[in-house]
Amino acid sequence: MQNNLVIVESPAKAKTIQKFLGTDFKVLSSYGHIRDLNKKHAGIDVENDFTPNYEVPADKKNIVAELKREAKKASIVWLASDEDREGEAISWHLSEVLKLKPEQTKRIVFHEITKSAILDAINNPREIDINLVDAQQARRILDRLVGFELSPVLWKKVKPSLSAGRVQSVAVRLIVEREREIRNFKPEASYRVVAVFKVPEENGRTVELKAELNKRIPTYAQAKELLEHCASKLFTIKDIKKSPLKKNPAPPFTTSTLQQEAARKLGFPVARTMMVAQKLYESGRITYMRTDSVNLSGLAINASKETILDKMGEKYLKIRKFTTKSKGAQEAHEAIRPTDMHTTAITGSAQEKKLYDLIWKRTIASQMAEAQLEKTNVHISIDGVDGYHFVATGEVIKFDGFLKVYRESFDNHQDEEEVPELPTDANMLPPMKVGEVLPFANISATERFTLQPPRYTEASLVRKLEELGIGRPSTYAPTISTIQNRGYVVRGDSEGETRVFKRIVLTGDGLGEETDTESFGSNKGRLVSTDIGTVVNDFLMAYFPNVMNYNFTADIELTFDEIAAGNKKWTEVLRNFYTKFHPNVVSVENMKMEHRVGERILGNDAETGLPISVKIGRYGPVVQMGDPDAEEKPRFAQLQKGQSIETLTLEEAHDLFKLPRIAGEYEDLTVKIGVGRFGPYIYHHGKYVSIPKTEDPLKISLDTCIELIEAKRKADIEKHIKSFDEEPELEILNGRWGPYISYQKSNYKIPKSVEDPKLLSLEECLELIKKQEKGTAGKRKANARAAANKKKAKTATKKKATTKKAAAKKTTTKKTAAKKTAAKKVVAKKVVAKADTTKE
DNA sequence: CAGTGAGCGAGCTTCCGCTTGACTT
Repeated sequence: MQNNLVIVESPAKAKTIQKFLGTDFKVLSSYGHIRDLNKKHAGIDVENDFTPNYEVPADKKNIVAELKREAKKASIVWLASDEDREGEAISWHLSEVLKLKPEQTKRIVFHEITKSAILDAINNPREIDINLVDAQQARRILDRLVGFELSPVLWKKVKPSLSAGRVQSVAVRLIVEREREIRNFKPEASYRVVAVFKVPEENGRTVELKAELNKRIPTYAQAKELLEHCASKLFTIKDIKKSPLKKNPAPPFTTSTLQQEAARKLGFPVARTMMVAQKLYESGRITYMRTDSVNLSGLAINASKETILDKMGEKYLKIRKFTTKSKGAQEAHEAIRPTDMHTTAITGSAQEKKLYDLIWKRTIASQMAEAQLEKTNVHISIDGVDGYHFVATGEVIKFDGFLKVYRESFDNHQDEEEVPELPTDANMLPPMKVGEVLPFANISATERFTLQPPRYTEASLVRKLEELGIGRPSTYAPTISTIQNRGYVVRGDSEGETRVFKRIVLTGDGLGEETDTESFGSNKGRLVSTDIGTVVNDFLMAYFPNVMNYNFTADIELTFDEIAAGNKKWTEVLRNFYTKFHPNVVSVENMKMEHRVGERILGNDAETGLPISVKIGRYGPVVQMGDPDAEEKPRFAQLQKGQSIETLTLEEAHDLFKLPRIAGEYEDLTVKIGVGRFGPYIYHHGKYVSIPKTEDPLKISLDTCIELIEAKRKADIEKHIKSFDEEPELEILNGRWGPYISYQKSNYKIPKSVEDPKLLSLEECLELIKKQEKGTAGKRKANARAAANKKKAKTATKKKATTKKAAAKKTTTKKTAAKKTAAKKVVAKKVVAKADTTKE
């Protein structure tokens, strides 16, 4: 019996393939890349032809060890990673690390996970394509060089811990530039004229017909004049034009289009879409969710065909092949589709069901007939008035086709009124004849403002990045997290402003006028650049325009393609880039700057005459009053929410120094108002109370402060459910997620089975704590690794910081083997808290 | 959760793309 080892990238895939291949083959997964550049600058020997120094990261050691063991036992190792640049490199790294001999190694690829495709692949093995591997090495090393040389420049010139990179910096640029466009946008008003006509029907009733004037009217006076004219005019149907209209279904989902549609239709953030999709993939419901291909396998097309014939009939069927048009697509996988089209609904969580349904519909629709519509345009003239006429439009579905199951959504322009995407009954026009004269019910002219450019949502940013060929399906969601974690971009939470608009209405009784209000400029849930993002972007744009160029990635991809084709040497490509890039970095690093990057001098303070400036401080945007060289030290104040370095005025800056201030006394103790890391607060009797957004900390009265203090006290009492005299450190509290136990600074869940937490005894509480401690014990090892991330420890309370830092440090030195990984902020914080309690 | 920030200074931060876990007080 032959001993075969097959290595794929994903464990879920390994499981499926194992079933096809039987016991002669053992199928294992590499879990993606198994090697990466060393974290230190030694990761690349620039002097020596960019020789990369690869190492197996700590969290891959176990997997590599297992693969080594199995490879030793196997007579043939089949490297079956994906058929793209990264996949080829994974195979190469595997063959290097596992020390595979050429005669025992075979490289295979398949595009769909079916028995026949896999057997076919096994029958057609090839060798590793070293040119493709070199293209990947060039990509990897270039990204490292850019990221690890630019970031330190930012630490030095702007603020520590910032980052720059080929993908993220361009993503930030898109958002910064959009925000500037919005800031410079001046809305222009014009009047939109809509008439409601009365169309008589045969039964004697009348039906209303809405029609819009062919042009907008620029001014109020002109709009009024036109309406006055209309009062005495006749309206005649001049023309009725019917034209057929076809609509085609959208192609099957890729990562990017799935993220967009799930955001629009289900309201999912891109990270959630990916999590739910991963679940569906692992349970075998859908194909791989990180793909840029719109291709469907023959199997999927066949199953779709059967389903359509079975459920809807032959006239709904139309087999289609879609081709990718996105830049830089590598198409190592299929489109995202259900593994079995016959399964129309699944069991699982509500989110899983919804996402599956969306994928199923999109896939089936892609193999369905086009929809046939009829569009009607009615031209209604105003007798005796030239240049103006009314237009009524209607759309009727003649044959629904794919619309029977799926309608693609489109981003509505922000602030725009909802436009129905497709015909509804309201779009049906009543029967009419050319030459018919129509009376009107009313004609109105409504003031409308031009709309500012829309801010990006997570999903629309992904679409833009994909369009520019920047980033990959596996990185869209992480990139969006990164730029938010660095503080370059935030999700907006402002409702926007309101404005008044006018409306003139003509009815049978004559001309009337009214005003109304509308809100505009909301940025809720949309991506907004911060001061830090703006300053970093402007800095990079000024000194590293090449890397910031929207075409940088696309251009460099072309040279990677050249490497893959064997026409260029990867070291040459890197040298070409680096000999220009590196000196640029060095010169910017050594550049003497008169002011801090992004600093704005506002002028001199009216009261003190001291100079005032705004800039990025160590903790974010800050105003400074005074000269650091002067005898008297400068004063600092943090900018408030909604203020920005770019727009802050001298007066606003001056006001910021009015805090902290004493508002008065309450219960014989001073009431102080200040502004901290988390916004404005009231300090009284050793306690802090947040000041809500609706109050201005500069103007808030003592009475309001007292109200807030009392409200906080009441909330604190309600928060407290129970405590025990014997154990003052243990409390039952009411939190955001319901009641929980707080004990020695750690929190513990109360299971849902407990009906009334008030009735819990001390023993029961300790029991619950013990149970949960046990559960976390196993995770400590992983946590210790994250503890190496000391920087986050610093953000802990100042008072506790010193002891905590020491504790965290101890953990790291003890477990030196577990080197720091890119631990997430949340994880790191938690670990620090635990380091105190978990002494081993 | 909280009021910091130009005396010293060591050592830290950081990239993009492959993959999955562990995690919600």
